[in-house]
Amino acid sequence: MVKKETYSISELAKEFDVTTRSIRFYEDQELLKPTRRGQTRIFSSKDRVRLKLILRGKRMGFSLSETKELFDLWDETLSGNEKQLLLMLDTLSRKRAQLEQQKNDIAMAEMEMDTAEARCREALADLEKRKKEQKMPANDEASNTAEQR
Amino acid sequence: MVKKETYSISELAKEFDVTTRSIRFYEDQELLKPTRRGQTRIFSSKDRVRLKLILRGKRMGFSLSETKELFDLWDETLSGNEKQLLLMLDTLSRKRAQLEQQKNDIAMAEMEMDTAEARCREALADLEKRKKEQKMPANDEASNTAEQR
DNA sequence: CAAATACTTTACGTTTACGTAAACTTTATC
DNA sequence: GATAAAGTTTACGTAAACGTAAAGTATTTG
Repeated sequence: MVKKETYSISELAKEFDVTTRSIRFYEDQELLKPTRRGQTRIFSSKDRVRLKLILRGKRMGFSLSETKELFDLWDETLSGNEKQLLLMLDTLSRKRAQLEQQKNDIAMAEMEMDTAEARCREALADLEKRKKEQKMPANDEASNTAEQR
Repeated sequence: MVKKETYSISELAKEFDVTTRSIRFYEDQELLKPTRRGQTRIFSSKDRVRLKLILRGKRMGFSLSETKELFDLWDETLSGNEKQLLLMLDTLSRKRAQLEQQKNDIAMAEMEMDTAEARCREALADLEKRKKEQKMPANDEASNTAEQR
C-alpha cells in the first residue's frame, strides 16, 4: 500500500474543496505544472503539495503571484548558486516579518474580541435580570428561595 | 493638550498610508461615516478607529464586506436586544475559529521556512567550503594552522 | 454501441478594491 | 484678487481570481 503518485483534476478538487476551474487557473498562472496523458492533466504529488501551499497562502492573505514567486524562487534556489541562495534567505526574512505582523494583528483582534464578548455577556445578564424582575414585581418581603418550574 | 477629535481626509491618509481614494471608497461602502462641513468630509475619532480596523482586517485577509458586517453587527449589538447579542456572540466564536485556523497556517509556514532556511545555509556553507578547497588545492601535508587574513 | 461521465479548450462575464483622469469648488496664501 | 493647495463628484479603467456557458473529445458502463 504505497502512497499515490498521481491524481486527476477532480480528485484534487474534491480533496481540497476547490473547483476544477480554480485548479486549471492555477496551472494557467504556472503555479501547477501537471503532465498530460493525451490532453488529460495528470498531477504529481509535488503538484498536490503545491496546491496545498497555494490554499494555505490564500488563507494567510497571499496573492497567487506572491505564492508563485516563492515557488519559482525555491526552484531556482535548488539549482544552488550563491546569489539565489542569498536572495532566498532575504525573501524568507521578509516573509517572516510579514508573519510577525499578522500574528500581532491576530493577537490584537483576539483581545478586542474578548472585551466585545464580555460586554455581550454582561448585557445579556442584564436582560435576564430585568426579565425576572418583571415576572416577579414588587416582591418586597424576604424571598431568597424563589424557584420557578 | 487634549486628544484630537476630528480629522481631514488627508490627515488620515497620511497617518495610515492609504490614498484618499481608498478612504472615499470605504465611505462609499459605508464602512466610514464622516460628517460634512459644506461638502468637505470631517472624520471623527470613531472613524479613525474604524479605518485602523479596516486596514488590520485587510492584513488578516478580511474583505471589506466582512469588516462592514462586523461593524454593522456591533452597532446593532449596542442597541442591546437579545437576538442581536446572541448573534454577535455566535459571530465572534466563528471569527475565533477562523483566527485559530490562521494561527495554525502561520505556525506551519514558519516551520517550513525554518527548514528552508536551514537548507539554504547548508548549501551556502558547502559553497564556501568548495571555494576554499579551490584556492588551496592538494595541500597534503599537515597544515592545521591555515589562516588567511 | 448508445448514453452517461469526465475531461478539455475558448471565451466572455463578474466581483473586489481601488487607480486615474477630468472638471469643478472651497480654502489658504502671497 | 490671482493662484496655489486641498477638497469634491463623476466616471471610466484595471488587476486578480475565478464563475459560467458553449462546444467538443475521450472513456467508461449498462
